[in-house]
Amino acid sequence: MSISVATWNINSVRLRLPMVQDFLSDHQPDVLCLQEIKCQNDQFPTKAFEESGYTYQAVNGQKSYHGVAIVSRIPLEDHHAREFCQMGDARHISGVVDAPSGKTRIHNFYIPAGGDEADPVKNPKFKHKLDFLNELQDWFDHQDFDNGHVIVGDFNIAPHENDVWSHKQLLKVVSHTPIETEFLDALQARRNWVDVVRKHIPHEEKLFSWWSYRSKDWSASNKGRRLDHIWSTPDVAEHSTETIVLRDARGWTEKPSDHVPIISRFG
DNA sequence: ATGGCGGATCTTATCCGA
Repeated sequence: MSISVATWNINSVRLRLPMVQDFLSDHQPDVLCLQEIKCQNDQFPTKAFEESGYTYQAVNGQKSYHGVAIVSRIPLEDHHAREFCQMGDARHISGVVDAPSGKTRIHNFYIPAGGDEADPVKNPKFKHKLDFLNELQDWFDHQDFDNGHVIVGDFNIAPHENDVWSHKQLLKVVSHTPIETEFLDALQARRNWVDVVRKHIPHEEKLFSWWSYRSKDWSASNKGRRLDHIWSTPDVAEHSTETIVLRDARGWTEKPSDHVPIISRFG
């Protein structure tokens, strides 16, 4: 009995509901973690997901911005949303599923983007991003994250050279600055988080999950970044059998999300 | 040129994302 977990920054779940339903119907992930749902809890399309068979839901929304949700067709228990940086932002939701490795908590994150300038003194948004990462590190240090956890979401950091279209040209661009990429690597290393995307798609291969809306032809220019991630604790990663990044989704319909879904299978 | 766009809401303007 295997399970599959998907993550997708949908950039408005209400606007792109039909696209998400098609995705669920075509790919049948057991669990789908959505970021940037951009709606309040009572505006979330609960019924539509129920009708698609995703009857287990955990939603942490807010007005206009951010917001995360998990919809699942397998039981999802013990929901919990953690607040970071006392900002009142909806950037995390988690729930527990039965996985081949046993009871496993799936965490869905939307890490702050960080604004334009990579300077925490001049740019409060970049400071917020670093504060968020620090708080995340403290949490990982003080809680039992040794086994039984999966973390997914839009981390807004493309950590390695082949996670961006040009390492050199992006070194000063927020999402790929050394302060961010080194922080993410350190965060990953001190808890032995396994990147179950790169476990199956080698670091030597360029891999992106986001392409800017501003590019005239996203596919031809292919100036993407790998901002979306799936990590797990080592016990869960032992069961990781496959991960796919649905690049084609960037071209689905006239109005796609600027991010594409990633699906990982365990067991 | 990746920021020549696209989302929600305070809607014909503004804030935000990356």
